[in-house]
Amino acid sequence: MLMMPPKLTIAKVFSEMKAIAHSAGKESQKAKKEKIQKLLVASRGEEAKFIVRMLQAKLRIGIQIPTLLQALAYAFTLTKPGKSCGPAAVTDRRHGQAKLSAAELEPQMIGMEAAVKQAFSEMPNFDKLVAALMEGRDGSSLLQVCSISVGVPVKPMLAKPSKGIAEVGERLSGKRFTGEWKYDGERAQIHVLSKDVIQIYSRNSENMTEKYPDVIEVVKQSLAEDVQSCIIDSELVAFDQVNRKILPFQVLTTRGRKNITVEDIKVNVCLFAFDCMLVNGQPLVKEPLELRREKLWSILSPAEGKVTFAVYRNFNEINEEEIQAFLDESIAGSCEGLMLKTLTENATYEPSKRSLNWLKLKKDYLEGMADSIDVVPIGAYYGKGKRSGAYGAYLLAIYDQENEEFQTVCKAGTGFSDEDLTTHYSFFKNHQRPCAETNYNVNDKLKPDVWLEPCQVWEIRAADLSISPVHTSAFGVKADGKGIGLRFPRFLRIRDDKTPEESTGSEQIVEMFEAQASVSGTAAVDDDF
DNA sequence: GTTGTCTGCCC
DNA sequence: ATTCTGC
DNA sequence: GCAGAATGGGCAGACAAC
Repeated sequence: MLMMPPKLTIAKVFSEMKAIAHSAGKESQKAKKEKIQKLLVASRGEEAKFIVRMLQAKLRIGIQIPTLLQALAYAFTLTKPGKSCGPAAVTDRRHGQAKLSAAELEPQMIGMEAAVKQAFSEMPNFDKLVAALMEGRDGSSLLQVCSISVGVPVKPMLAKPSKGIAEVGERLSGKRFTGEWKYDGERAQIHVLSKDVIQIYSRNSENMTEKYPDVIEVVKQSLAEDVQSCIIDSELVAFDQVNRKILPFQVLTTRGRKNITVEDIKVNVCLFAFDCMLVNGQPLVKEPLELRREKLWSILSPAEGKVTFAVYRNFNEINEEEIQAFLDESIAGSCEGLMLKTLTENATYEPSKRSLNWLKLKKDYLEGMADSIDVVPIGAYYGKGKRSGAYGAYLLAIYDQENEEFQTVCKAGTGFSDEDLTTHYSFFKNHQRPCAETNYNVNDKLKPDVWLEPCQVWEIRAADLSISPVHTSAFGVKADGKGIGLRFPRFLRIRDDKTPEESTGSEQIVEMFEAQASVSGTAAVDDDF
């Protein structure tokens, strides 16, 4: 007789998941499959669904880290951990002797939430946060144990996209502010624990130290004598040391990531520093940018082509022409646009996306400055999650007159309102094809769930164009066996005034590719890819 | 040994 | 990364 | 305005398959 496996417990699922995560090497895929199979067989009711979602890291239950932090804050406000009696011993402040009124608890909960979120931003580590809370730390004392410290990556301060210079004006009017070039590289948070121990963390707090031994070396040499410790915020950008030129992001991504030695580095980088969160043990996050920048300049000296500071210009008041001119300069200088930050007022370093006090101004946000492209949807992919039952993304192509074929440039899955998604789905339901048209030039890897008749033109926007291993537009023109694809594509609108044959041509795609500052002027683009 | 596919991480 | 939407 | 959840191009590296 078949026996039902024992009921799953949280501890069991947790340990199995850890085992799956840590399994590596030959036959590891098989081992993982077997473990997952066992979990699914033992699951009952809805358990299987959530096990699968957990494995996909897409729980979709309306709760992510911010909500979890809020819950922690509320829990430790409403109940207090008991003294040395194990985790179950708590004092509930809603009932009994320790009872507080709702009016008394409310502000405490709000204050605690702010403290917990601040603590997690500065020390994003649940082990440490929960340990501090279990010690009975409250809003005021939590930051004493969970505050910015060298060796623990801080959640980097992020920027809010701005729609145009007018919006920038609204946000910054009446305040002194600065504009900085926004470099197209990899965010790097540099932790100097001592002159001999330097670590680099990514935007998502991954340790990249192993990837950048060259940067470690040059930072060591560029630090001022009296610096024992510091945390620097910066961007690492691929850099041509011979021609003193910034190289495209795509070049940076070809750098190796593991077991890197300085001798065999093929892609050199230049560090563009722009902020400093701690110097010699002293946190600076509560200080205004103007002072932090001053500190930064005092602890780091530039090294030609290796270390420098982000180009900036300070403004005492809004001047749209000057901002526009500075933006144009940044584009000409191979940058993505500008970062705009207050200098004195409201100018502290606010880790994480909790507060988006910085603004980013990129050319592709601006009407008229962006690469706007007319494309034809030729395929569609079934949507997932909240897009189940409709298409979640589309395969987009341009028309190549010479070869009389549709060549793909990108997929698009963003920019659609819910209404757009519905409209497109019902429209294309009646324009499906059983297989690709003979004049569709599509890589196998992009094969859509549904082929579409070429019957509509969409205007889309992109930030950049890149050499693509899968997209077929302008195939072979800029690199052998490769086409051109779009970076950050998004749907803008339907172009009812155009026929599919009038979509953007492949020559225009080539022109747009070549017009990019980080590409133009390169002696032989082909060699770079 | 080479090629193909998937994952995880950049943007 | 970008974008949209419910709260 | 925040939080959440859709979705993009493309690379190195790890495994699997041949």
